[in-house]
Parts: sequence; structure tokens; C-alpha cells
Amino acid sequence: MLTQKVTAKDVAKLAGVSQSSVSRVYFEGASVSQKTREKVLEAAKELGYRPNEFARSLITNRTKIIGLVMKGVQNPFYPEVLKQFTSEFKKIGYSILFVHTNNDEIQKDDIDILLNYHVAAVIITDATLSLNAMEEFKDNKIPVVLFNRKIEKSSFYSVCCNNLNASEAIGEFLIAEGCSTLAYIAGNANTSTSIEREKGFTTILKKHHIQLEKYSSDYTYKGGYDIANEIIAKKHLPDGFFVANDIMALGVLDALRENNISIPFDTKVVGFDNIEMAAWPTYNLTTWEQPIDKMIAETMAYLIKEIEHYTGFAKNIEIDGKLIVRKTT
Amino acid sequence: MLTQKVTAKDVAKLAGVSQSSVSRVYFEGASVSQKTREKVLEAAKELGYRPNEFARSLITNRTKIIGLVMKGVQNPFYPEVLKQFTSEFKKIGYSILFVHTNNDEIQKDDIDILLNYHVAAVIITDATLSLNAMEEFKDNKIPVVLFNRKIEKSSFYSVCCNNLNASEAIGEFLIAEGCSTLAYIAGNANTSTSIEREKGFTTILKKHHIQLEKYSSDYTYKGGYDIANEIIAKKHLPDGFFVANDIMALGVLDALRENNISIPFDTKVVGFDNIEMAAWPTYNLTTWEQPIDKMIAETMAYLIKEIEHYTGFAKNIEIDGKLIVRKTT
DNA sequence: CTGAAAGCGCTTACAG
DNA sequence: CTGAAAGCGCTTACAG
Repeated sequence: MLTQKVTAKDVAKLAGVSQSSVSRVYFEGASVSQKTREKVLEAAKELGYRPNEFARSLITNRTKIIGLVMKGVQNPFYPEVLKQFTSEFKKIGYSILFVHTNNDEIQKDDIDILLNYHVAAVIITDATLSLNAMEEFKDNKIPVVLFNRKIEKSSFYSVCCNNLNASEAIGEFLIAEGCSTLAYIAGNANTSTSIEREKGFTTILKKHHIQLEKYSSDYTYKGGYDIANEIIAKKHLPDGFFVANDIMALGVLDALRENNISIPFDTKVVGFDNIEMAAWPTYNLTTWEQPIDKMIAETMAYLIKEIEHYTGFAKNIEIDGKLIVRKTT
Repeated sequence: MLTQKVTAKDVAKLAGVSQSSVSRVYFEGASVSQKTREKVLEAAKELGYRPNEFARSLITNRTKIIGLVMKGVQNPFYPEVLKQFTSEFKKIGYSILFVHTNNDEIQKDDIDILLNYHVAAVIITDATLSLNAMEEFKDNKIPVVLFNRKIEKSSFYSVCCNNLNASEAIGEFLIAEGCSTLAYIAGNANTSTSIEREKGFTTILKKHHIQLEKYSSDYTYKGGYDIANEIIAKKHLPDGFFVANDIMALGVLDALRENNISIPFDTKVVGFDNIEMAAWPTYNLTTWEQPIDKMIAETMAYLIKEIEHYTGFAKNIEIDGKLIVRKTT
């Protein structure tokens, strides 16, 4: 094993062809005769040749890197999404540059990373982007998708579960189950998911002349646990809870249980996401399943098309999920 | 906003200096006068200049990318590790290329990704590497650390919690708590963590003339849940369980609870990792806290030194964690 | 299909 | 400290 400094030139010499031919073998779409291809491949194998990605990117001005920005790694929903995007993109030769943000809106330093590496595309899983930042990506012809978050502006492409339909269905379901007082426990106030889930739920309650009790929380287990304890302390328990995501719902469930409140008899709980833990026997949480596979497929289809030929086309895509009934209702 | 194609040459022209001077301003360590630096910076700002990372890497043959390989995204321990590495490396200008593997030993396709991108270093969080693959990294002078996994070969640098001490302490603790029959629930059989935890635990049991009941599982919630159900079915319950990681321990706890086995009275359970969920009131799991912060700091210190000046120096680093006593003992 | 040559945007000796 | 020039390892017109 030589100290790995084999270039196309070396391969060319050994194969007895020009450096351009070597390049063509590794560049899909270029035309090379079967014979040269074989010679090159053989020589390359012997020398341990590996095309230099940077030289490549320098010329083509494009990379095989997807920037994936994530905030909430504590919510198991997102690591799962990360894993699936990574495997799916790997199949078509793309790698993932992982960016972690602490803010709901991505900041300049993270945007710079994405721009410096000329990523082929960016996926933002649970954060948003300022209009200015979006402009920068547009200028660089880098397609962006907001995954599980949306912005009511025509300049963003987003892929979400259909939150409105979902929360309406959840409302109807809880009412059909006999609830006549209902509470909504919201996630972070400025997130599109929490807002839409509240909206759909409210619509249905209004239709049935039920007033919504609304509580604010933050999409974390502890947030759900704490707010449930506050509600319990008030000695006034609604017939049912719609909790904006599963991880909060687990906190709610634990708080209720600690206070010997029997579920689904004393009150009912519905979550959102269908994370793995929702199915654990301790929780057995009724929840709304996000169609992750379809959401990922949709995201990738768009991105691949845009990488091929950038248009900047924007749209809010919403995909239907489904209710998973377990033992908390 | 122009269509972002500003090069050092453009900046040079506007600033009235040579392209080399522009380059020097952005290359730390190069000497430039205060005056040219200012002129360049001003021109760069006006044009929105951004040094091209690829051109850079092409020459220096090094990148600011760290390859991070991860297997078990389902175990919350690892997403947390990913997040912390990402934030810490970001502070010193490095980004994370995320690689997901399905295998306990990293395969060729993933290694190729790391090599193709000439990552500055690689971290493998819960998988291992063949000796051959390690050689490839060595040839390319890419430092590698095994995080939370180790191999008894002198060629790997690894950073782990001190699993032997930990499991001995857990053994002593359970015995002091009055257990006279004890079981160990192992994780994936070929992992260093599971092997060492068993070893330390066994040592202590032997010392106290207690025979180990050993059960095999796979480091997942379901694995823990299933094996616990099997044990319960045998109508023979040990006084205490040491479960090789927390996520399995949660499964064990749920199975015991479903069978109305009262903890810590009928039996006791100790986990390992101290993941966030271990502290949830439903579980309140006694466990061993892995010193993540220290493990990460140690990993980074080594990697930074090796990136600066590669030696290939290898060692198994073990850092002490501590017992967190909660309500399952 | 193939080769010679230009050039992507930088860094880095080499002079001055 | 600074500029002119070579060169990193590729892709891609341009001829043939």
C-alpha cells in the first residue's frame, strides 16, 4: 500500500491511455469504449485509485453532499428521520453533512457552513429559515426543503404531514369516544406544527360547541409532565387531551399516572408522531402516525429534480397520516 | 446580490492587491500587513466573497470535516453524543459528515465515503472497524477513534467509560442491597461494552460466591422486554438484574411491571448509560452514568492533536463514570 | 471514441 | 510584507 497519492495521471500511464479517458470512466454520462474502460478500471484497481472529490467539485461546482439541519435530537422522531435520509441518500451516492441548531430559526453561522461546502441541497427538519437566508440559498441555486415545518410564504418548499386533517380527525375521534371537555397541549408556540394542530382541533370542537382548554408547552417530555401536573393541581380534569407530540404526551401520561388518574377512564390522551416509545406497553399511546416514509420519498424526489435542474419551485406538500388507536383512549 | 461567483481574483481587483494577498488574509498563519488585510476584508464584504473550500482542500489535501459513524440511533445515548460532537467541533471550525451503518463492523461502502471526502478524522460511536480498514485510514493519515467501543489491539485508539470498574461497583452495590441471586442481561454478544460489563460483574459475584445467571439480548428495548418475559415465565426471579444498557433496562422494567412484580421489593434493576429516560418518573432507573462530557473532550483532544501532526498513536482510554441511585434498587 | 490543453479557485515556494 | 507563477487533480470543450 503506497501512501495513497494515486491520481488519474498515474492510472492513465499504467493503462496506456490519456488522463482524459480515465476521467471519463469515472464521470457518468461520458462516452468511453468498453476496451478503455476495462483497461482503466484494471489499472485503477491495481493502484488503488480514488477520484478526488474536491478536484471534481471545484470544476463542476457541485457536490454530492446534502446538508441536514436538525434541532430536536431529544425527540426520537428526528434521529429516525436522520437515519432514513442518510440511508436513502446513500443509495444514490449522496452523503449527509449534519448541522445541529439550537434555534428555531437557523442562524448565520450554520448557513455559512452549508454555503461554504456548496451542499447540493439542504433539508431542515425542525427549524425554519429567514427570508433573507432563503435568498442566499436561491442565489446559489441550492434547493431547500422544510421537513415537518412550513412557512406561509411562497418561497419555501415544505413537506409535512397533513396536520389540519389529522387534528380534525383526532377531535372527531375524542368526541366520538364521549369526551365533552377537551384540552390541547401545544408545542413551541411559533411552530407551524403546533399552530396547525391546534387549528384543526379547534375547528372540530367549535362545530360540536365544545370550548377548547389550551395549555402551552414546549415539545419536550418535561414540558408535558410539568403542564399536566399544573392541570391536575387545579382539580379540574378534562375528559380528554390532545397533546401536540408524543414525547410530551408521555410526560402527560406519567404525570397522570403518578396522581392515580386512570386512563382511559378518568381521562383520555392522544399524541402525535407515533414514535417507537408510543407503542411500548407502559404507554400504549393512541397517536397519529406521521407518514415518514412518504414524507422522505417526497422530499427526495423534489430535491433530486432540483439538483438536476434548479427552478426554485416552491410548494407546501402535505401527506395524510393515520390514527393509531391504542389504550389511552 | 450577484449570482455568487466571487473569487479571490475579484476581491483582489477591487482591493487593488494581488490575488495572493487575498488568499493570505484568509489563510491563518500567513503574514499580511494590517493595511492590506483591511482593504481585502472590505472588498470581500462588498462582494460577498467566500473562499472556496474545495479549491482549498485540493491543495492542502486536508478538510475541516469529521466523519462520524453511528449505528444505534434508536438508543438516545447516541443522538446525544452526535449533538455534542457537532456543537463542540463547530466551535473550532469543523463540520460533521454523518454516516449511518447497519453493521457492527463498518463496511467498505462507508469507509469509501470517508476516504473519498478526505475527512480530517473519524469517530465511530458504536461499531468497530476491521484491521484492514484501519490500515487504509493509517495510509491516509486519518486519525480514528472508537467511541464507546474498544478492540484489544494496539492499533486502535478508543475512548470508553471504565466498564470494568463500573460493573464491579454495580455488583458490589447490588450485593450490599441484599441480593443473593443475580442476573446479567447482555447486549450484542460481540460488543466490548457488553463483554466487559459482564466480566466485572462476574468477578464480584465470584468473590461473593454467587453464581451468575446470564441472559443474552441485543441492546434494544424490545430485546430487554422479551428476555424479561422469558425469565418471568420460568417462575424463577433473581433478586436483582444488571442490564447492560438503559434502553434494555426500560424494557425489562416494563415487562416486570406488567407481571405485577414490584420493584425494588421483588427484584431490583440496574441499567447503564444514564439516558434521559432513566430519570423519568415512570422508570426512575438506578443506573451508571457515562461521563459523556469527559469522553467527548478526551476524544477531541486526541483528534485535534493527530490532525495537527499525525502519529497514529493508539491507546485505550477509560474514564470513570458514577452510580446514580434511583428507585429501582 | 480519444487526446492535448485550458481552466476551476485556491495555496505556496520563490524573488524582491 | 507582497506579487507573479506554478500547480493541486480533476472536467470539459475542441479537434481529430
